Amino acid sequence: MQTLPSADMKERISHFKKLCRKSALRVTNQRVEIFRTLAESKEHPSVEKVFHSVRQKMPNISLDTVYRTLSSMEEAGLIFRVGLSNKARFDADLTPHYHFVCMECGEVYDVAPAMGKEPFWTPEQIKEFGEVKNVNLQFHGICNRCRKMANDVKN
Amino acid sequence: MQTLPSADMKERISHFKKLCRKSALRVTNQRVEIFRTLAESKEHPSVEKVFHSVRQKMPNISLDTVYRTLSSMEEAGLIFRVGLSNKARFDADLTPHYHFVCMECGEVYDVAPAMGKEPFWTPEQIKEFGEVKNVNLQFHGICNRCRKMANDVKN
DNA sequence: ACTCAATATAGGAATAATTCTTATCAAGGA
DNA sequence: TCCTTGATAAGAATTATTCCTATATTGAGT
Repeated sequence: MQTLPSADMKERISHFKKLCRKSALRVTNQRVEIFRTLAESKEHPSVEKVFHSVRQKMPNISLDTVYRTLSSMEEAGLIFRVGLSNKARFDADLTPHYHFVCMECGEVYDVAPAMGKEPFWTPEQIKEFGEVKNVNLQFHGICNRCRKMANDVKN
Repeated sequence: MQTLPSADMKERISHFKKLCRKSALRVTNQRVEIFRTLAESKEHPSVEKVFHSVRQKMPNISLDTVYRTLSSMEEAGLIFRVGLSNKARFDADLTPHYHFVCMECGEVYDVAPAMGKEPFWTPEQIKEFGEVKNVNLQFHGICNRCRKMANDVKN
């Protein structure tokens, strides 16, 4: 799994710990490592990928813990769940942005919001349904790589 | 499963058949019934719900066929897949609208687009990633019913 | 720092969701 | 009508996710 420079990683981790306490989530090594893995990755890893990454450092962590942790972190708004149904992927980048999701291979690409435009706007009507915790805007389609492969097969 | 008035259902079915042919999908009874079930429902049914509904009319249809059909119809852009990862729900309404999805119970509510104001802006950059087939804008949160239940438990 | 109640975890079993396999069947073009 | 090819049923297999329970940890209170 590729990693980003760890320049501000300490900062992010300590911020993460603060948010955990705020959400009454205990700060466990497992949670910190799972978050670190996610925060260091730029490829929106799946549960399985996170599990294998974290195992490098914590060989005894269980898959269940990864599932539980990712879910509780999502509920607390510390990370986002993206990707297709049945191919959950996670993102620790909370700054407003979108995702392009390939319907073929499930790959998730970050899409920056257009300059100067609000990335999205929440209609008033929403409040009638409940309390919005996050907004998930995904563009679904076929990524260039898959389209190319489909063409290669045809020709 | 609740149903909508079947006033224009014939129209929708025949349109559906046309689109199938356009997408090189054979017009089978199974596909028509699955689409009809979806089009008649206003509650974004799950795979399982669609399966049980269609079984009323076609007792021998297999679950696999429902899965396959919903997926191929989605790929062809005839229906949308909405809801949370691992709780796929489907929608045959292709007119522009959004969804409020409850993170607790998985319920999906239709959100009408606000007059005059697009809730999101499609970035130019998107084309670099691939061909966009549909846009999925979901507001995730806790619905009133679940929030109420959580409160009742607390008090 | 020490104690303790409440949470969280590991490990594995259980369940649920989804896809695959294969023999048959049916759609639609020739 | 015939025939090719895609679609289906049935159930097995696979994959994803959650549950169970005994043990271990966190963090609040002291």
